[in-house]
Amino acid sequence: MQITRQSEYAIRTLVEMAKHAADETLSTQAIALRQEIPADFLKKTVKLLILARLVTTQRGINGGLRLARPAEEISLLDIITAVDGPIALNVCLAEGNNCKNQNSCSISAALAKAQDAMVNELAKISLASLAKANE
Amino acid sequence: MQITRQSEYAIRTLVEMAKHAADETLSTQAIALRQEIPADFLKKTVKLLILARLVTTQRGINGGLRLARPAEEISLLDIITAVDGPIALNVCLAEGNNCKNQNSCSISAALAKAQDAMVNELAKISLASLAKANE
DNA sequence: ATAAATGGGATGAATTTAGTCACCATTGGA
DNA sequence: TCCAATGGTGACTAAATTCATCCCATTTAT
Repeated sequence: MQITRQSEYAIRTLVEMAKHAADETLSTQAIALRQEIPADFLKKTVKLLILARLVTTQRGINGGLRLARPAEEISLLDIITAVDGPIALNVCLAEGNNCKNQNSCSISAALAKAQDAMVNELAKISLASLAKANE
Repeated sequence: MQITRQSEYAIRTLVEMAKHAADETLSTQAIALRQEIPADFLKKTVKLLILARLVTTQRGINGGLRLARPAEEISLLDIITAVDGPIALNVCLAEGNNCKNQNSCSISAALAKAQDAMVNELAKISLASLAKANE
């Protein structure tokens, strides 16, 4: 019932980026150093962020990462989902499940309600607000 | 980011019990059969429910399980916590963490907010309501 | 060319999860 | 009194997940 450490790394990475100018590129090395994240591991995390269209990258000297959209338009939910996949409090709430009783299952409905409450909160929190409070 | 299967087994077990009279004992075998839970695994789960004071047990012939309190007074949060331990959306929100920056950490605060939203919902859902909707 | 950067695959240790098995302890009833 | 049905407990295991580390290929500004 936890986000993965990789997910937390992604959050910290994006917060670090949001604290810099939007047109500035930051290398994974620099981020890894400042946030104390294993550099090689971060490279793999970045790949997930690219797939989720949260960052863009530039190879070569002076390359690095940039936010793909304004920090105001990236939510905590976006980041966690990008790394850990869709949030599902139980197997039966995950995509592609085939529990035939789902429609009439009071347990599934109850868990869905709690999950929605959490997801709604996560969607409300913007990367911009995290970066600002972290200055 | 999921409850464990063991936690779901516990929920189903207690719902099954809540559908019977409070003074009736149900054997783990009977519950395992009806809910399609591996019997030996369920025995281990029951131990956790006893420790959390959610059920009481009676050994010997005609023995089995009973709810330790009225189904109205047992919440989904009680059950999940009994089996999976306290809910913590991130390491830094778990008991005994020692992140020195926690007080000023905007990420930890944001995750705590989302977690609280979920926990509050889970606390609202009673075993009685789950059993009723499942009749 | 060279150095700095991302891209990507192979590998592995540690932990967690889910389950099985064997055997012990207790108890009520025949 | 003894048996069968019940819960109690610990050892063990297979599989999946998590969290890395290492190596080398590719791109690019100077």
